[in-house]
Amino acid sequence: MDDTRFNLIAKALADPQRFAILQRIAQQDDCPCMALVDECSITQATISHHLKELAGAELISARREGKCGYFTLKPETLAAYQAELSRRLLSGSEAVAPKGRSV
Amino acid sequence: MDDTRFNLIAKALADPQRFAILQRIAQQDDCPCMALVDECSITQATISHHLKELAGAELISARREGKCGYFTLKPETLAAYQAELSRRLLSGSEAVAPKGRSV
DNA sequence: CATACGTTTAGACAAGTATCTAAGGGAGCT
DNA sequence: AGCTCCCTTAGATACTTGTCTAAACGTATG
Repeated sequence: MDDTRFNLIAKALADPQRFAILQRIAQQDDCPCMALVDECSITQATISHHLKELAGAELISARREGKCGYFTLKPETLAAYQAELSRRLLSGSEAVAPKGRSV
Repeated sequence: MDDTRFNLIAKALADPQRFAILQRIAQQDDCPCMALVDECSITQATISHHLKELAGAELISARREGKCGYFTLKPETLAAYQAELSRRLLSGSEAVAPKGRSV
């Protein structure tokens, strides 16, 4: 995973409101946008902005059906990020386990 | 892990320069401050600032010997962060594995 | 003691971004 | 077609924060 993508994901995870949205989506596949608007204390516009960043980091996928939008966590992106974190920090001076070469 | 601490760690990991410093420290226990100054293209003051944030997030521990400072990664904090990430996002609607109760 | 060296702190500045309001689009309903 | 509903985009604003310079601090050493 290249630095740019790695940092994009890290930043996406680093805002509390945005993470709360992500956490809510993680609880329910195909989570409707309306649910997020109802449960978060920020405006629809801001939520839309955060959703765009989460989608940009590929932490979620978006689906549109009629007027409504639905969002689903992409667990493989999260797993890739965690693997990369370990690869970069926990491989230390000891030889790195080369099984995760670039998820 | 409470939200504040979780977010503190996430933010500490989200800046490229700061992460580069952390990654350098991860490669060498007791990494001297001077090494960071030499290898990074930012001023000593900024490095000191980043080190303070990393230490604040308990991602590193600091040691002082004479004039020089030495820093070491705290892998347990990283592991706790990763466990919390999984707990919050990957436990989904399925019953959460309750073995990691609050690392 | 004075000086030099490594580091930290203070203060300032600029860039990024989270947020809001207001306006724009698209999809369904009447 | 017109209206309403859900969502996105545009533009503005305020706050956060990464960065620098300059000054201060602590520790050795001449």
